[in-house]
Amino acid sequence: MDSGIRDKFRKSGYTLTSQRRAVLEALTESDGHPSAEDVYLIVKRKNPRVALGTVYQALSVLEEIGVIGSKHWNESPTRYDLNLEPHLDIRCGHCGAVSEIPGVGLDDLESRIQENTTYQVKSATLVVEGVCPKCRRNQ
Amino acid sequence: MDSGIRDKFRKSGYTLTSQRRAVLEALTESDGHPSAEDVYLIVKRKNPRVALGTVYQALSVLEEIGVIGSKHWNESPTRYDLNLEPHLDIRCGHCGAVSEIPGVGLDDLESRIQENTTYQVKSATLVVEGVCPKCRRNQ
DNA sequence: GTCGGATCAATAACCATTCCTGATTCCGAG
DNA sequence: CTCGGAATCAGGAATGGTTATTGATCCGAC
Repeated sequence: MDSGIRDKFRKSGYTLTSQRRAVLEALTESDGHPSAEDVYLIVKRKNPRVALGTVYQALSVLEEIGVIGSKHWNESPTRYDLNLEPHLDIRCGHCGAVSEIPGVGLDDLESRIQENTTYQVKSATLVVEGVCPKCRRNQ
Repeated sequence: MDSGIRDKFRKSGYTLTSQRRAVLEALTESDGHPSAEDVYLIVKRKNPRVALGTVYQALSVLEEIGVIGSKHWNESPTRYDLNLEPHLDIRCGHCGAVSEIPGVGLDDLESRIQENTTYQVKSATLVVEGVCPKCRRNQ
C-alpha cells in the first residue's frame, strides 16, 4: 500500500478501513475503468458481506481525499480510475469499454473559456464517445 | 412556424402534432436552455392535460429529426436548446443556469482525438461548469 | 365512413445513486 | 483491559430523471 495513500487518509481524518482498502485493491485488479458495480463484484469475491452502498461511500471518500478519480458519461454509470493525471478517456457506446486517449493536449482550453465568459470556470471536461475496434468488427 | 421544421417532419415520417408544436413553442418562450420539466410547465399553462412523459417523448422526436439539440451535465436534468450550431454552454453549479460561451473554437479537436485512438469517434462534448455572476455575488 | 398505424395520457417501472437506521467496529482515555 | 463515543458499516428503502407499458384516441389513406 502506497504510503502517500496513508498520508492522505491521515490528513483527511478518515480512517483506512479494510473495506476502503478492498475497494482500492479492486481498482488495481480491474481493467482500469470500473463502475461502482464492477468494484462491488470484485470486492464481494473476497468479502461477500460488503454492501453496494458501502462501495459507493468508499469510492466517494477515496475521491474526496484525492486517491482516485472519476468520470461520468451520460446515461451510464460513473467510472473510477487510479490515474490522477488529467487525461482523455473514450467510451464505447456499444459495450461500455473505456480506454485512454494518449497524445491529445487540451492546452489552454480552460483559460480560453475563462476569457470568454463571466462565469467563474470550475471545470471543463471533455466527454468522448465512439465505437471500440471490437464492436466495430462485430457490426 | 419555420417551414424547415415542417420539411424535417415530412422527411422523417413523424407527424407535427399539436403537442410537438407546443413543445417547440415552449422552447422559444423559455430562457433558452430549459429542462424537460421546465418545458412541461410551460406547455401545461396552455394545455393542462399533457403528461410529462409526452413532453419527454416529443423532445426526443424533435431531437431525432434535428430540430432541437440537447446537452447533459452530470447529476442534473438534460437541457434542450434551439441553437443547433456547435457551441459551448456553461452551467452554474449553484443555481443551474446555463449560458452560451462565445468565441471559443474547438477547432480540430475531434480529428486530433481520432488520430490518437483506435476507436471510431462519434462525439466529443465539452462539459463546462462554473459559478454564474449572480451566485458569485451572493456567496 | 372505417381501418390501421401513429400518437397520446397516465402510470408503473428502471437504474444509478443516496439516504436512513440500527448494528458493529474502532480508538483513545482511564 | 474496558468503557464510551464517534466513525463506519450492512441492509434496505427512497430518490429523481427518464423510459417503457398499456389501452384509448386521433388521423390519413382508401
